[in-house]
Amino acid sequence: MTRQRDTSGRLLRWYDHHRRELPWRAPPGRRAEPYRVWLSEIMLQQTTVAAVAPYYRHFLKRWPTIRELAAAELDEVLHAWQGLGYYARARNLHKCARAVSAEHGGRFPEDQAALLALPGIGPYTAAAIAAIAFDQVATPVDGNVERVVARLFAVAEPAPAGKPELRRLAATLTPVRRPGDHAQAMMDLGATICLPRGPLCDGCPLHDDCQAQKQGIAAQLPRRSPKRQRPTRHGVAFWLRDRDGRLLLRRRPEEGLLGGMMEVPGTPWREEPWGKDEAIAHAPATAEWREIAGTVSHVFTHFRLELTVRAAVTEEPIGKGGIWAMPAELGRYALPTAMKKVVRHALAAD
DNA sequence: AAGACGTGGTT
DNA sequence: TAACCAAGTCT
Repeated sequence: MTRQRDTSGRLLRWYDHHRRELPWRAPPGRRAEPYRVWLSEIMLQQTTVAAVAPYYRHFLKRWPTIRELAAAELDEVLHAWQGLGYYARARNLHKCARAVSAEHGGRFPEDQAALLALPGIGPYTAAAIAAIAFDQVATPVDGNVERVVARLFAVAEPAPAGKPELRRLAATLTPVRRPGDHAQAMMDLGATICLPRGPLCDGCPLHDDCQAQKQGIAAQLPRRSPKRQRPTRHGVAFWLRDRDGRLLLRRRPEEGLLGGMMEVPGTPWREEPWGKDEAIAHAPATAEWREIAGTVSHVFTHFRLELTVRAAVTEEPIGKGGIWAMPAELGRYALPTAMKKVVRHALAAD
C-alpha cells in the first residue's frame, strides 16, 4: 500500500506542474461541473483532444446547461455533432440529457451505479464523472490507463483477457485524497509521456516505479491482440436534382451505421461491386442516369467504402419520404463525412 | 462476447 | 498506401 501511495504521490506532484489546460477542466483545486465533465467524456470516447475541443466549445455555448440540451431536438444535436463520428454517442447524449432532466431533477446522480444506468454512460464514463466531478474514490480505466498500468506492473497478458487484471491494478493506485486529479493525471501521463509507441521514459515521474522500464520492455507493452482486416464494400449513390436544382436527400434509419443522419440516396453497401442495371433498380426515380467519373472512398472502423455516383435530373420530383434541398443549403443538414465527400465529388463534376 | 460503430492525424 | 491510433458503449 505504501508503494502505491508513493506512486500516486509522485504522479500528483508531476500533474501539479505539467497539468494541461483543456476547455473542460476547472482551475486547479476546483471541481468541474458534472455537465461539463459528462459532455467532454462522451465526446472524448475514441476521439482525440484536438478533434473534440471545437465541438465541446460549440456545444457548451449553444447548450450551457443540461436542461437546455434536453430541450433541443435530436436533429439539432446530430447536426452539431456532424463530423465527430460514432453518432450513437450523440443520440445517447440527447437521451441521457432528457433522462437526467426528467428522472433526476436536472442534476447528475453522484452514485456510480446510477450514472452507469444512464444512456451512453459505461463503466469508464461513470467512474470518470464520479472521480472528476464529485471527487469520489473511483478509477476510470481507459486506453491510457490500461497502457500505463500494463507497463507499471509489466502485465504481459494481451487484451481482452488481461483487462480485469489491469482494472484491478489501476484501482490499487487510486488515492483517497484527490482521486479526481489522480484519474486525470493517469490519463495525461498516458497521453503525453507513456505513449503507445516510443514512451518517453526519461521524462516519466513513475520511471522508478515501472516494472516494464526495469525489464526494458516498456515499448512492447501492452501486448495487442491481432486485428482483423477491413473488407471493402461497394455502393452507388444517386445524385438526383429537380429542374430548380434541388437535390434529393433522405434520412437514414435511427439505428445502426450513421443512424439518423442524412444521406444521398443509394444502393445498399455490399462486398460485390454493382452492375449498372441492378444498381439502377435502387434508384429513387426513373431517369437518364449518367455515371460521374471517379469514385468516393471512405474508411469506417470495420470496412472501407467505395462509392460511385450516378446523376440525373427529374421532371417530376416525388417526395416519397425524401427531402429536397439546394446544395447551398446543405449546411442545415446533419451530413456525415462520407456524404460530404459524395457531395463534393458530384458538385465538382457538375 | 466478439463485432458494430466514424473520423482525422501520424507513422 | 496501409496500418495504427484516440479519454468506450452497446448488443
